[in-house]
Amino acid sequence: MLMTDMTVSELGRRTGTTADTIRYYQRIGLLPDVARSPAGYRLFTDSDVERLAFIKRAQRFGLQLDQISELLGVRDRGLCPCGHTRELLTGRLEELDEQLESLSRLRADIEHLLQGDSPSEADDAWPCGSGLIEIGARPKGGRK
Amino acid sequence: MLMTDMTVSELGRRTGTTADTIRYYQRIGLLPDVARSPAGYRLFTDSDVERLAFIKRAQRFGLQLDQISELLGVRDRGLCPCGHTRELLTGRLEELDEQLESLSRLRADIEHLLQGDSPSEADDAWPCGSGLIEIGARPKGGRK
DNA sequence: ATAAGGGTTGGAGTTGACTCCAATGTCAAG
DNA sequence: CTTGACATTGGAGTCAACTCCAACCCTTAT
Repeated sequence: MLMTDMTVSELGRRTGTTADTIRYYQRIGLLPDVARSPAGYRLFTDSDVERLAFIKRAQRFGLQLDQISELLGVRDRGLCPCGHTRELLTGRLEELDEQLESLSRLRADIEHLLQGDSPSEADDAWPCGSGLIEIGARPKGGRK
Repeated sequence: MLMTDMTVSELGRRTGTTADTIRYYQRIGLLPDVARSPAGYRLFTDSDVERLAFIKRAQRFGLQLDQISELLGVRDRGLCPCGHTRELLTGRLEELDEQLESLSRLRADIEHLLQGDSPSEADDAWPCGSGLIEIGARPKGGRK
């Protein structure tokens, strides 16, 4: 086993992914089956780091895993961005421009919210209500 | 009922949402309960259009519904972007910048893919394999 | 040699965000 | 006054993308 090889959780650490997610990606074919150590441990290489980084970028780009899978197929074969795949990508690029547009509007909304009436550095001085505002814990009841 | 009032599907049409989704948003408290016609039909107003547009923008911004709910609470009360909420927003803004960065890298990847070896206007001239590349239909087997 | 902390599997469960349904009521047009 | 396209409800189902689990195996430090 080469020095550059790494286990599943090491790959996770380097890419900000969990071991479970990586194994999941292998199950659905997004990541290839890789070499194994004598004990059966997966041995990933730098190319897997690269591939996973590509996947994460593509996800942020707004593509779904099956679309990314398709893209990787094209990438792997180093050719054939044919009709359908072209449309997927150029279409996504266009959508993205719209999104950037609408995003800058939200950014304005948010700047407005952030400034509002709040005194500059009195973060904790505000009455935040009860534990009402609890990110992560779903309100379930919802606020009306 | 004022001229500006509209039914659930009209609101949907104006915002690119389905009636079901709008009712769902009401269930979870993202949209307020609104006035009803004598027959019990929901009567939405322009302010609901605005609110729903805000929600969609926030979604594109990458926020989840419960975070948006929180944001709307702040917006409704017109104040208190206190510690926690501030962090949510500024944090998201920072992440966004990273995303834009990583996005431009993917854009480069994609430009590369799009150009590749393909002759300029021979879109349909490429051997796309079988029906292998089928967006929308999950491969299930995955390509390995 | 044993305990802590990794790894393996197949399969089941969870989460977020819808999406659909049946049964029923309402409204405008012909 | 019926037909068709809307509306109402509560609850169940779907989908993508994880996330967790039990029951096991491997490695390293004490």
